[in-house]
Amino acid sequence: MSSDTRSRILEAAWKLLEDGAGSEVRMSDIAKKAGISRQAVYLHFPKRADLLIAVTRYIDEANEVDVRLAASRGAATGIERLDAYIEAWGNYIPEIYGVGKALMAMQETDSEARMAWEGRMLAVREGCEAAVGALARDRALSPEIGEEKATDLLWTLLSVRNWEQLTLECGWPQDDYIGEMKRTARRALLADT
Amino acid sequence: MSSDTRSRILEAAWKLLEDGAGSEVRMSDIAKKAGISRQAVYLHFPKRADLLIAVTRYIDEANEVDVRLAASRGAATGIERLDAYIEAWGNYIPEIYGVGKALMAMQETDSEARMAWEGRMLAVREGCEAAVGALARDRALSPEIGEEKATDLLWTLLSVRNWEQLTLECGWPQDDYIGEMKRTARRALLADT
DNA sequence: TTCTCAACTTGACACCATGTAAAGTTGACA
DNA sequence: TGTCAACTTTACATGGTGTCAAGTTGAGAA
Repeated sequence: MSSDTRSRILEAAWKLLEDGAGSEVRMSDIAKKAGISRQAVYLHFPKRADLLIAVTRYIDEANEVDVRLAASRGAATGIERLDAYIEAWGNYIPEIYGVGKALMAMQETDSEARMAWEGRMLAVREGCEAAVGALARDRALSPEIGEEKATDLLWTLLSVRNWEQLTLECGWPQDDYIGEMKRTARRALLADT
Repeated sequence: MSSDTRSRILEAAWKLLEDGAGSEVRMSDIAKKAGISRQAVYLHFPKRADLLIAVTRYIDEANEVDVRLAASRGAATGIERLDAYIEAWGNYIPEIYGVGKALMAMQETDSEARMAWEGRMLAVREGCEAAVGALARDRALSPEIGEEKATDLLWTLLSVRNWEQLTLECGWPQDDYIGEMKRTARRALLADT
């Protein structure tokens, strides 16, 4: 159970999920890439879902997610906070997209995978909630929409699927995506000035 | 090959997909529900994807999709057209959601399924394009956003996944969904008045 | 030096859904 | 009476996940 092998598996899975986002990544592919037998992978990760979940955590650590998101918490105004959050999360999506897609694909069959992914998405929702809360404190939130609905809407707008559609399917450059999400979120959530 | 049996299969698949949207619907489930053997299903639909695609068409016919969407084409102003389209498509999503989900789940593995679903979604995009075009003709479109980007954005906003998240996950009633989509689309696309 | 144990390998197999194949049944119609 | 199309039954290939059990190997302890 060398932790060296463990991280080789995680690295291998990460890379395969990253560039082969379209094709299915099998346990045997990961084993081959890591240079070990398929069974050895199961010694470290009993189920495929366990491995995928571990990969998300591994990526989180490599990217210092908490540091990234801390920036938005330090914003002065609600609008700045909204922008900072969209930038932080929106630029993080490409990092976890590969694993995310694999994990989303397992959601119907594997309840562990579903709960893990839902948990992560719930954390994103909390970020949205905080940004909306900051807007509300500034009295910048549109009176037409409650905080709860505003949170749901922002959360949906910033979903991984939407990122996928706009960048990968529609071909928007990442910068356009970020800019347009900021603009749309402001338009959708802020009161007329 | 009685067309009676064929429609029994389609009906069975439809119902199972409709209420058992969460659980997997297998060929054997459909056969059992239709009261025939699993093999008989394959006599009518060689692949699972074929059956699912046929179900979408079957639902389309039962709901007279073309009639529904015709309403939006008759709208006087661009804004009315936008509203009408959101209402027509947004209220149709719940009808095809079950099959859609099953078809989406097959996208990675089955290229036929992917093309079929992509084709349908492209038709939705065309509807968005037409609505955006009508706004542009009225000079109502925000100058900050081009027609192409506006179309992409509206299309993404009205995705089945977004409907799923807002209604099923967030618990919004269907009417709230429609209302909020109209409001958000206006805010995101229209010039300030 | 030898023993032992953990980490890994090898090979086999159960499971489950899709899809293929082939032989048998049945009822309507010529 | 005979034929044919629609359907049934049974069996089996495929492909990936996950389990099981018996070997191998190398490093550290006795």
